[in-house]
Amino acid sequence: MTATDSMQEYLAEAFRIAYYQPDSPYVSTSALAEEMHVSAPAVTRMVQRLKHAGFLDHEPYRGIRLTEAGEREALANIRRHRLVERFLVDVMGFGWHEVHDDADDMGLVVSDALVDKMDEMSGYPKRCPHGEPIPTADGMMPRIIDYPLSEVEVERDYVISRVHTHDGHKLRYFSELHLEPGKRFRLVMRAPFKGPLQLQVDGQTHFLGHELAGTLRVCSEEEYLLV
Amino acid sequence: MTATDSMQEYLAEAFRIAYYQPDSPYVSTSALAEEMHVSAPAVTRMVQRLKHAGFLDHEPYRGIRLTEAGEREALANIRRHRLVERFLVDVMGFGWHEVHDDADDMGLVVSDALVDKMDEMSGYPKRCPHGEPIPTADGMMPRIIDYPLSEVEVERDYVISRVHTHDGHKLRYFSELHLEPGKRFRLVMRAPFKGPLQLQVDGQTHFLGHELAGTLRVCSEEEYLLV
DNA sequence: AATCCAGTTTAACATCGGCTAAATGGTAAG
DNA sequence: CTTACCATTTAGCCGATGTTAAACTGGATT
Repeated sequence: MTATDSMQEYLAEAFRIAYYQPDSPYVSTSALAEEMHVSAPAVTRMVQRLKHAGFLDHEPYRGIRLTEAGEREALANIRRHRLVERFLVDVMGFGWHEVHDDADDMGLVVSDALVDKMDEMSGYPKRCPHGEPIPTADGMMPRIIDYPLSEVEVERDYVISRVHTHDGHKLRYFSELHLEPGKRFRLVMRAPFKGPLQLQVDGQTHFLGHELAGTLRVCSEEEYLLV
Repeated sequence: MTATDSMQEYLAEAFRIAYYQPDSPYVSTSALAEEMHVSAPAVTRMVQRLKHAGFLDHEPYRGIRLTEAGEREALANIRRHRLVERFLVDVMGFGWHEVHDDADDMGLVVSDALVDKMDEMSGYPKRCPHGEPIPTADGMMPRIIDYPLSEVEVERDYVISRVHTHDGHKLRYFSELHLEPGKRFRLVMRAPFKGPLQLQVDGQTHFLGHELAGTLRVCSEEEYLLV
């Protein structure tokens, strides 16, 4: 059974959600509905189709879990998406904060030959411009090590690992502050009770709200180079 | 009213057909069905939708003609398609005979910003890799001057203007013979009764069947540079 | 233990884009 | 002028994907 475009998007999104909640492999249909900007019933029915096609298991009222075939589809789509993003940024010169939508659409249509070429022209990157790991051609997803900026120790140096939002305004803001994946900075202090964080980036001091900081994931320089 | 992807493809195809039959602006629904690889009723109903949306006029049992809005949609799509082709060939290094399908899909999804960038990186080309003119950003379609190779005078030099087929095998063959848009060659002779044509290309002699030759359109060097 | 609520699923419907089969229109040939 | 044929349109169907409204479940609260 071949997955339609829509099916691929559901599968990819389900994988992403599961990837970000490493405690449980089950993904709720409502989480999927939220991410896909779609009604709950639309998800339920698509889940039934995907189950029927063998891409996932579904325990009613509990949640879903991708099968091996489902993961394969998901990873193929995610790989295309992230390599397209990389290409748009590295080769075509777009800002890393403005390429998500184009990459979303193109990830569904580009052929294998095209993706391979983009991979090559981008220098076989390991991460997408947002810092997310790029699945390998044979369907392996690197596990990366990082922590929410809102939870790590103060008075230490870190590297931005991932920027976990698709909000163009937030991305642009991070971009202006040079808070991009791979960037080294110092977490100077964090005010208590979900207060603001103080950062030192390129000799500049910046303050971030607790929530915004939560969308940044950071790690040590060594951990960053592991991907 | 915004045109769906399918609507855009119908409009673009209708424009292309009309462009290649300069005598009449009317396009038959069956011609459209043939080009789109779709049943006749599918065309009729889509034509009704497009008429209702104001993209074309339809005289039942006669044919269709694009309105100004319809031409705008068509030209926007054709521009995207051809610039993507140009980009895939010039920037990414694909063969001009192997990019049609990817370009077809991508032409429906790439944003204006992306197309503009491709335009720039390709050096603002005037023609697509098959020699077809690229509509300008403000929706003007250059008229080009050329003639079917099967109809021009023998013992004269010409330049390949357009290669009018999407058949990958034929394109590859032309590619091997270096019969690509812009290529200079000499038409040595043409056998009567739809017989073969003899060409001199890069010092090599080639023979083409009448029908195959009809898919090549040629012109003088000066005419080629007019686009 | 009974109840209630949030989350999930089912039901019913809409639109799009494809199909085949049947009806219809226009034209060419007898 | 009628007939026959081909092109076109109409009618009715299907599957994919979305919607809202209503029914149902399971776990938390009283």
